[in-house]
Amino acid sequence: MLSKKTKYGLKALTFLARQESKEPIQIAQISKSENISQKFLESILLSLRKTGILGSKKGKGGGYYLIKEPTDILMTDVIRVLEGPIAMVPCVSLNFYEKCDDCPDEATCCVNKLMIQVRDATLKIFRNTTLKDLCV
Amino acid sequence: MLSKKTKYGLKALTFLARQESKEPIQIAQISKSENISQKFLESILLSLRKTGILGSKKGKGGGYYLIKEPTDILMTDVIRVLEGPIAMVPCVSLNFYEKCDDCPDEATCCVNKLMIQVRDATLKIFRNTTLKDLCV
DNA sequence: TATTAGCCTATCGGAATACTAGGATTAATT
DNA sequence: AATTAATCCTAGTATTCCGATAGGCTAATA
Repeated sequence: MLSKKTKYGLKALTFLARQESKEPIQIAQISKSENISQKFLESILLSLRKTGILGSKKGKGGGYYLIKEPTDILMTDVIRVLEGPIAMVPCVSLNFYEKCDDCPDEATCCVNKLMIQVRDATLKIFRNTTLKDLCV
Repeated sequence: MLSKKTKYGLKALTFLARQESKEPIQIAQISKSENISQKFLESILLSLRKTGILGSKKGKGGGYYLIKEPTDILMTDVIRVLEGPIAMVPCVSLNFYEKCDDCPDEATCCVNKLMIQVRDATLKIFRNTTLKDLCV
C-alpha cells in the first residue's frame, strides 16, 4: 500500500511542475490546493529538499521550487525518497537490500523469484516515467 | 512491503505443492521446515482453508493439503487472500475499490494514472504465475 | 525591527502487524 | 471407552509504523 506521504509528495511535486513561473510556492498554497495537512506536507517537502529534488527559499516571499526540469525528475528517485524501497521484499531490493532471517537460501526461495519479477516490472515503469508525465 | 503473513503463506503453499503424496501435512512439519512460528502459521493456513485454497483433516493423522493442482492455483487468488488488494492505492483496485477522500477527481489525479500502470504490470505477472511455477 | 515563511525536533494516538494462549472440537488408535 | 494427536477458534498482546500536530528556532525580506 502506498503511504500518504508518497501520495502527497507526488501531488505536491506535480503541483509545482504545473506552475508557469519558477518562483517559490508556499507550503500553505500547495496544502490548500491539494487538500493536504499543512504540517504534514511541511515535513514531506523538507525531505524532498534534503535529497536534492526540491529547492527552497526562506523568509518572506519564500517557498519551494523544482531544482530540475520536470522531464529530468524520475519516478524511481522520487519514490525511493518518499516510499523507500521499490521492491516488496528487502531481499530483492537493489538499493535497500537485506537478507531475510528466516530464509536459508535465496536461490531456492519461491518468494524471492516472484518478487524479482514484480520489482523489475515496477522499476521499468518508474524508470520510464518523469514528473512531466504526471502533469498531463 | 509484503507482509510476513503473505510470505509465510506462499512458503507453506510451495512446501505442500512439492510433496509427492497428497496426504495431509501437519502444521508442525511445515513450521519446522520453513522456519515459521507454528501458531502464526496456524492462523495463516486457516485463512487459506476458509477461502478454498487448502483442505484440512482434523484429528490424528490430520493436517493440510492442496485442494487443486498447483498448476491451477493462481497467484492473483493467493495474494488477494493473504495480502489483500494488489493495487497500491484503493482508488485503482479492481477488487477492493475505494474512493480517495482527498481527491476531487480521479481522472485528473497524477497518482491514479501512475498506479494503474503499476497495478496492471503486477497483475500480469500474478495472472501468469501459478503455484507450480514457484516450486522450481 | 517586525513579519513572514521555512527548519527542526519531539511527541502522540490509532491502526495494523506479528505473533501468542488456551481451550474446544474432531478423528484415529489402543 | 480412553487416550492421543491434530485442527479450529476466539481472544488477547506487544510492537511497530503511520499520519498528524505542537512549538520554538532561524533566515530573509520589507
